[in-house]
Amino acid sequence: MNGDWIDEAEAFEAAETRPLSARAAAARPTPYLDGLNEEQRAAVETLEGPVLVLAGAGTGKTRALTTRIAHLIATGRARPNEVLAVTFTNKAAREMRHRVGGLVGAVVEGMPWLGTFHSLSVKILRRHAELVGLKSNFTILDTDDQIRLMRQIVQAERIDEKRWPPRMLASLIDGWKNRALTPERVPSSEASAYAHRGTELYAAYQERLRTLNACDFGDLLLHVVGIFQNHPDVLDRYQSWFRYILVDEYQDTNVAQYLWLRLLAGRHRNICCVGDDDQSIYGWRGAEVENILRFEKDFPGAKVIRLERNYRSTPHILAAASGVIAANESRLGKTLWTDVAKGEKLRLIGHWDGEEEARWIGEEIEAFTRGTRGAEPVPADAIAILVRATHQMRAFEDRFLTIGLPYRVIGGPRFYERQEIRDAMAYFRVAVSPDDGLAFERIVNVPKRGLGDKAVQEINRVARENGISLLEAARALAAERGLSARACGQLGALVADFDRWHALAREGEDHVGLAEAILEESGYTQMWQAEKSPDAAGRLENLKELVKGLGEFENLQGFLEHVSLVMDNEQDEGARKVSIMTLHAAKGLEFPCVFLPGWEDGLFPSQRAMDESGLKGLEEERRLAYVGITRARRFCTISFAANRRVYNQWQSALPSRFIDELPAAHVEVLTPPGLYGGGYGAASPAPMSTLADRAAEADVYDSPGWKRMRARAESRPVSQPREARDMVIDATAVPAFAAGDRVFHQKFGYGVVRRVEGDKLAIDFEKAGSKNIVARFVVAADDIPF
DNA sequence: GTCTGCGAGGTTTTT
DNA sequence: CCTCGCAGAC
Repeated sequence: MNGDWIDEAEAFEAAETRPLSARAAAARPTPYLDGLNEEQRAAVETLEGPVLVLAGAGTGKTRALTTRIAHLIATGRARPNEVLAVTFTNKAAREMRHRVGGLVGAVVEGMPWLGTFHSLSVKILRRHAELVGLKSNFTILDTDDQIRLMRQIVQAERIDEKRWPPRMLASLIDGWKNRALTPERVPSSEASAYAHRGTELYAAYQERLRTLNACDFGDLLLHVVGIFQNHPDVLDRYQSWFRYILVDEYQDTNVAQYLWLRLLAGRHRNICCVGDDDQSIYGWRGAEVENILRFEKDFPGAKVIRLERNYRSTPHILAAASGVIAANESRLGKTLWTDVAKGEKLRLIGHWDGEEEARWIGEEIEAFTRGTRGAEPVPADAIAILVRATHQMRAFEDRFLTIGLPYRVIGGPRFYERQEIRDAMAYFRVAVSPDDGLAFERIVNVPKRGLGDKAVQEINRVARENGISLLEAARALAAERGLSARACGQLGALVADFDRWHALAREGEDHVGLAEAILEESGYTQMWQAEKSPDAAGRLENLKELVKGLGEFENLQGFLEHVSLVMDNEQDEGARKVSIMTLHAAKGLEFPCVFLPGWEDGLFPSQRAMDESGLKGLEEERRLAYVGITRARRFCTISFAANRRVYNQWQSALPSRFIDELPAAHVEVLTPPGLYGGGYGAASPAPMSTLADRAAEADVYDSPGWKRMRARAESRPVSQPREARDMVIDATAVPAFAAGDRVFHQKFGYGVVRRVEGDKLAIDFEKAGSKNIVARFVVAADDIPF
């Protein structure tokens, strides 16, 4: 998306008046339809009118979608540039383009309207920017810029930053934008109850954006919706142009996106939305599951097609996932099925603490890759560990580093969100558009030039009072000696540098060379070279990477847009490594072998989700569980730990309530290692190191106390999974403890059982206070094995 | 204007 | 425990 919109706009004008000659050439062979099942075929061939495709996990959704596009083009119902295909992520857009290309050949080169909501919005907005008071070369702000801008406003309004953190206000505004609420439209109840003068600040923020000629991510959509609503002539042209609209991951759309789609589909009404209400996991970011639940109301006469045949997972895995998701109330309901062989049950295991969980999973992974588990070796890149929260990753990284297991963390800070990249980008931004005040402010004192808060405030004041850009204000201040001599000298030099770089950029100087020169001459590279911290080298490496990436673009301008909207960090895809990522990041992916650690109440489901959103939050967490399980093709292992170090304090937790929802018939409960001695031999072949460890501890496991405890544990196994609908507590699950029993816990010491609930005990510890503990993690006080 | 010490807070994050 | 942001000290 490097400034080519003008050409496309012209093509748009020209093409519109041409007859649809391609349409005459219908009735070509349709080899791409071969191999689709009946429902997929319906999803592909039901072309006219609104269609909702409810596609469960692993049911060939992307295939149906891409084939549908191919079909539209091949049958001549639409030219490639008359099809609007929308995704959420760049990755999904790329993949779709790639796969459609594979089906219909090079024609997709001419599919300019396949992209993310945001990138398509930019394309539209650049053409009509003046209608919302922007110039077509507006810049796009990311979250960081947004917050900094908000901070400026908060300061200008003399609002207490402690009570109204800019961060919070920015996310409040984000939320309003997600719901397509402009400042005037925010319900007064929210505006005042939530944030002191909320809408007022929102309006001020929008005003600032306009003067900066900038948009935040939310604006991209909202401005387009606004243009469509206020300029029927513009809307009319787009409506007529897009004969067919396709939307991926419809369950993740927010109100703004919904309006965007509904407006565009208003004429032809050929809109096909694909999604899965059970996989809606972005509610906290403004996604409205209701959009998919209401589809038939919004688009009367809609056809609903269900894809329920799963091509990914074994029956045990599907049944377990279905059992969990069945506990949700607000869902459209699907029944996934498959006819592949049964495969292995899910495995469930409880651990003493998070470290042991990581150790055990590490050993399991080695067993899988070596082929001692399952029939043949599973390559490391076929294995994934999916966690609820990023902080869970550390235990695995630590462990894998010590045993030398290659892994990669997916997600984490994006390339362009890193400090050094953002700084470099800010330099480029000012060089290209000297008016970019936010960028200028970011780097005016990076590296340190002795231009601190005071200087920056002064520049801002001059800029505001004279209605000029920050760079011009800086120029004036330096010339008029409006600051200390030292500051004036530095500022003058910086302004002169930018003048020079700007001139070079305009002259079309080789932009890669220019970028290098900017980083060099500004002293930015030098700054990191001088820095001794361990990550400085990595940062320099990233800068090199950035400059290298520039080479693929025609000019800096094009690159800047790419980075702000599209760039993501794809890394060594080829390498054989275990993946560690969040459940959110795993959506849309699949792995032969999946580990789901940390299934403890409070962590997963997350306490915060439940506190903030109640039942709705819990249901979203449950969908997350569903997403997690359905990533697995053949092996899925769920685990929990009784104790976890959180901020270096020991906390105990109960197994996740989702574990109780796993249908018992599809789950194999493993005996945890370490606890009862010998558990290992039964559960999995232990690597040498572990056997050695065990041997060293052998005498402990031989004590009478352990033997007694072990015998009791076997009659009352780990947190018994039950049938989801079986609400009665299984008699065998009743623990051997009673209220009043004196018990011992390895971490918390002695205590007295206060209450017994199934296999969970409420215990008052002498030192550690009261805790909820699973019965098998404590021993009767007289059974202590030493 | 930059450095140090103290207190608060510490989910998920497509664009 | 570790990181960030701020207030006060240089």
